[in-house]
Amino acid sequence: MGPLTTPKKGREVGSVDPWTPTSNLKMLISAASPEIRNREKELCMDNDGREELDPIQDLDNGEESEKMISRKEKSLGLLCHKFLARYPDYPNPTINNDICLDDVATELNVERRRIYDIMNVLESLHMVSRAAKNRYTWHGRTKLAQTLAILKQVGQDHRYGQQMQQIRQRLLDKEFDFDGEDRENEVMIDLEGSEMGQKELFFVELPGVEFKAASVNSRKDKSLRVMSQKFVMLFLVSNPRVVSLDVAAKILIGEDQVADQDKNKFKTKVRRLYDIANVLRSLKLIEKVHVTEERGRKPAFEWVGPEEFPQVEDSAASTSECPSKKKSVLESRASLDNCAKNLFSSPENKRSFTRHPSLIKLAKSIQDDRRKINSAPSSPVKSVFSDSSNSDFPNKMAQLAAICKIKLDQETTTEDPKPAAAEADVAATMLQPTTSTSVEPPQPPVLSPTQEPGLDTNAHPAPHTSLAAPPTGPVTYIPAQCSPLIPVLLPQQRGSGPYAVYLHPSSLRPNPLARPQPTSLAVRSMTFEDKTGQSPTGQSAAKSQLVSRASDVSPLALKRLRSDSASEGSPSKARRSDPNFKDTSPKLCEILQARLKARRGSQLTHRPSPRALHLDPEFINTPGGAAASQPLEQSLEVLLDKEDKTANSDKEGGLTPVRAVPLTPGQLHTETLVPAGYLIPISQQSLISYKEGQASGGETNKASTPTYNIYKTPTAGSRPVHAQEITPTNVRFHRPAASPHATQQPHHLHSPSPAIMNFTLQNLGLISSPGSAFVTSQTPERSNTLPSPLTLQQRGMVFIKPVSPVPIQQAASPHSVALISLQQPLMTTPKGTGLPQHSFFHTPVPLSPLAALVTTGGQQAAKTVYIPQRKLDVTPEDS
DNA sequence: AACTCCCGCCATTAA
DNA sequence: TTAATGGCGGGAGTT
Repeated sequence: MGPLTTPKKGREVGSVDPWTPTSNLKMLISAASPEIRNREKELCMDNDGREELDPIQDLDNGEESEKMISRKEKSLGLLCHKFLARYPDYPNPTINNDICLDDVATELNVERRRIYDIMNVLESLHMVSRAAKNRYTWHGRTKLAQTLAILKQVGQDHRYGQQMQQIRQRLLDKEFDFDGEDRENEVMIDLEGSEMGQKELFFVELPGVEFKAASVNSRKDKSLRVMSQKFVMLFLVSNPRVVSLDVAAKILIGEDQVADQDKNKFKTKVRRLYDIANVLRSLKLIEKVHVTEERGRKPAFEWVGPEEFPQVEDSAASTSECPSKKKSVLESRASLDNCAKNLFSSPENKRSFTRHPSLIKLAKSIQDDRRKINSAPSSPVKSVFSDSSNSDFPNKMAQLAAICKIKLDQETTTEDPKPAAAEADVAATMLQPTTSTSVEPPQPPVLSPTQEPGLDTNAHPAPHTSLAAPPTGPVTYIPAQCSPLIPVLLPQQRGSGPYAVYLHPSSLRPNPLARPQPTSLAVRSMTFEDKTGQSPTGQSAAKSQLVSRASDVSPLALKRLRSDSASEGSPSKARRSDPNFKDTSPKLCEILQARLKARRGSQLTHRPSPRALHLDPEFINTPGGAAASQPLEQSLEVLLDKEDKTANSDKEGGLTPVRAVPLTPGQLHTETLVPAGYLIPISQQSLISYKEGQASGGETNKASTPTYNIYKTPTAGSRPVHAQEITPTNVRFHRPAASPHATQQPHHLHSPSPAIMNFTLQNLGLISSPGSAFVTSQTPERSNTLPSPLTLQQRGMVFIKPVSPVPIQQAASPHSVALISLQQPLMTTPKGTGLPQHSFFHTPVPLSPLAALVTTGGQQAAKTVYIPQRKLDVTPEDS
């Protein structure tokens, strides 16, 4: 023993009795339970060897065991594995899933400290939530898809993709340059970081989860938790889903301080990353790989978890958890409070909690309010913006409320619970009726409640979670759960339900961006870009619009819109502008526009970029196509500019095109192909948003990046929204447009020439449904065009042709197109083939990474594809 | 020698 | 003040 084990161990063995017979016994017992066993089996995976079960063997082995016991036996990954084995991936919400830290620590024979490490990471994924002291609640993978969707969104908003590329580039440069890395870094960072990314984020919460947390836990930062989320974001944002440790560490450090971190800091960060990576690995979300660059191989991890998550909004799972709206209301309130707390607390007051009891009351009152809202058209919404500038927000909020209400009224049925929940959803729903023109009936019969729960069965675990709620009815979804918050916090809608992002006060200061935000209190809500379209059916689209419109528009644009369309239906739509943009955008926009105009003609083709889509919704409102045209054009210009920027940046980056991406056959099949699953309302799917496909190009987000809204305190500022705004007329428009708009995506098919038309259409479409892959696919055209995506997919490999950066738009498009098509089929296939028009379709939920790429590529052509690193060879690591 | 990352001291924070 | 949490980095085990 002595030699191999550390002294400590020796001690332990002697005194502590880590592996006493008893402990083993416990292990065995736990292992014995069938349930557990299953879990284990499922996870057995890579870590060959022995798992908990083996302890026995260890005993038997005797001395050997010690050796075995030693390091590896105690790895966090293995420990996590054991831990996970004890709980089902999809726990029955109705029963209590409490986890007692003491028990766990005892049963797993580990020090508490280690449990904390695991819990923190799991908590960051919302797989558990702290219920009370020494007590956590197990959620399993119920909320995972939703969480990932949100994290992805947040990551995009923070331009992590860009940051990563920069860093990679920098590293490359270093290789060559002896010196200069530093200066470059700083510069790069400053530029980008200052713009958007720098806002430090706090812990990202989910609607259903935060409240509980609130009761007990105040500190939402906590490095490990936040770090874990950021780490995951990196994966979700990067194009090849591979993140090297050093890059990750730098980004994570960088956010806090640009200054070069000492090596120590770096080392510490890396240590933590290993810790996190180990649990993520045991969750099978990532795998260790090596990235080979010219130099040699670097440790890295590859994302092997779900690629796409649909909507999110409802993560169906927790029905029971958020049974009634009431709860939702509470949550929303709570979330706000929490936000405030966080913001405040960090600096000095931590006492915020004091009012805990009062909160409850508030919640109730809120609930009442909510009802009122439902009943009354113009009920106040409680949202306040810190930024006075964004008067729009209130409007938007009001709209949402209105929408919700309408929706409720219309669909009294099921959805109610969700109420506010997903604005998008609601909106969508509402729209649907209006849109009725659209093909599908609002609700397909489809889902049976049973199915939902069952979802998992078929597919892989992760994805299904996210099933969307059916438009009509199935109560099942109650999941509304999550959504409730949305209205309050953010507008975003999109796919993922609402989520709150907490910013660090401290971080704010440094940022220029911060300025807009008055106080540390500010909470930003992120909006998703809607690019994804809504469901093919118009319905979802509509909703998306409503909600999404949130996407920011440059102030100018907004103004225009308003003036133009004030009368029009959705003045409110013009959402808020991004604070971020605020500073810069106006100027930039003008300049860009000027430029764009010059080129405009040629570029129009190009237009179909996702960003454009995003913007569209905002402008779109105008029912009258003609009227809309102007604004649209402008918006287009802006978009174009942005795109250009992004494109340029990409080019500059020295990215290399990605060659091929292997898909996992299994995933594809299951996800995409499998019908079995769950039906999901189209609208939700839209949520999925891939918009991002962006990863590579993602950085571009800047343009696309939706706005962040800042809310100060929750106040009621509501603006009544008129049903009119939502009126059918608009919807109709959209509808027709929708299909075309689908174009946003890759369609080359659509005639490029009528760029304007497209644009308009898109806008409209966006309204109805921002381009979502799904939508696109739905269109017959697409299907036709698509070669045989399936085939390719089936193979599991997709090759992406390197596209020259330059020709991005046109030249690239062809290539990209093919790819894109692939995706589409995947996504929509079911629909197109079998279920066209239905509001529901199977969700492929997780899109394959490829899909993401493709998407991006399609729309934006080249940019997506590029990868920063020169050589990127990922090799699975065997260890 | 580089990569991993366990261990547990000790600062924070909650009760 | 005590207990619960969790940052952090030394340094051991692996490769």
